[in-house]
Amino acid sequence: MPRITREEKARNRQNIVEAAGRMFRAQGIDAVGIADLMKEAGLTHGGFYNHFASKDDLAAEVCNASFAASLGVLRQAVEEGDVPAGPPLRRVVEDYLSAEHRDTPDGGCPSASLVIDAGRHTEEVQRSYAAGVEGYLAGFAGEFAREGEGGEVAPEEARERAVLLLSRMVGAMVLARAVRHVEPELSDEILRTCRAHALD
Amino acid sequence: MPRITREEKARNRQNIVEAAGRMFRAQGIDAVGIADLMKEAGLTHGGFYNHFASKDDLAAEVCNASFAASLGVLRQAVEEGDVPAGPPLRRVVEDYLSAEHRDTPDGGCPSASLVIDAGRHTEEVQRSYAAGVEGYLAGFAGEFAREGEGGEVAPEEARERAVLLLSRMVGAMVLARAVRHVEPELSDEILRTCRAHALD
DNA sequence: TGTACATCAGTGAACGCGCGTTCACTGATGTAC
DNA sequence: TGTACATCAGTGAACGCGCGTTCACTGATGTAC
Repeated sequence: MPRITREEKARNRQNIVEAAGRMFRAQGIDAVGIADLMKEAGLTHGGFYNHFASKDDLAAEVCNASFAASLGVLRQAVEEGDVPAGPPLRRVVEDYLSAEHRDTPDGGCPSASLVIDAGRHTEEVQRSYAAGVEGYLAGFAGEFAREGEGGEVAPEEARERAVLLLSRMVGAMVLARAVRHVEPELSDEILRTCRAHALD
Repeated sequence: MPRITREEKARNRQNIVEAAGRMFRAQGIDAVGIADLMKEAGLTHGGFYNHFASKDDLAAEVCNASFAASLGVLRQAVEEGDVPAGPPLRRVVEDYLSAEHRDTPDGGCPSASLVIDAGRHTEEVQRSYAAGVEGYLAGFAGEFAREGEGGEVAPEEARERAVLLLSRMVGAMVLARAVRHVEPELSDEILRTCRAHALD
């Protein structure tokens, strides 16, 4: 059957990155084997090294791609404001700290799902992760600055608020996920309480 | 050489739990092998199953023990107030969100270091973790209630503040640790900003 | 445009390694009398 | 208190398994003429 068109190769590569994006976020980088990954992408494991130098190489790329996709979704939610009403950051918080986001980490924010994995992998992976976090912070800070258009929100304060918001949301999400199966009420309480006060 | 005194056996078991407590928090449960663990405890790997039914069995016990130790340290800091000045929860925040705590996860809060590991292991491990989180929340809530002795802090509000405080501290700590090696300034910024505003 | 050949993406078996767990063995401890 | 024997904690080799990675092979694609 092989060899394959150049376009097909590109499509296969894309499939691998997307499958890994979902699986790494849902199960953690180490819990997902190359074979599982390739199967999910519709291929066999041997071909992996035609696309990536190593699993960590893929992990770094996946980290970038997941953050990019996640930031895109965020930006879209902010601009189009489809889901709940209110100012943009209010909607972001509602989306982020929802039961749905908690229960589907595979499509969610990599800041939360990869926060421990990143630190335990290559420096390349850590750099991708840190860049993604910076991206989130910049997005939030911009929005805080825009909200205080009267002029009283200085850039430094917008940045501070962004750091606080991301820390709060990530903390609430990882805790809510950790206790979800054994203490669902506690999990809901964490989300509910932080949803109500994340922007204080 | 074997067999050994009953007291010696108990001491060995204790050593295993303590070694695992440090190593699991520093490197993650999956990254630590039984052999490493036993070596750190001064034993050889074969004897592990004289003490524990499985690695997950140990992990659950370690989770309990680490939370208990960590809560003890916390309580002591609150009561004796040795380190920085100010009201007890202020001191807790300063200790928790310090660079030292970030850089030595092996002796630190398991809420942060095991938050992802817990969800990926046995239900028994998850229950230990959730119980530990409840312990932290109860401790914080009690302190909030005590601080507002004028009477205006209702129990529900103390509980809410406890949930917010733990979420914030855990979020800040996991993020600070994740970016520490590649973006030390960002890591410090996260700690500094959250230290200043965790009790808002 | 057609032909001849080199390239290389995908396949699936295989390699080496480290893991959690099991096991036969040892000999000092614990216990029964 | 002393003796005889059963127990069992620790040892280190071994097992089975799954992982990341490598490899020889295939045959359609890409390319040179």
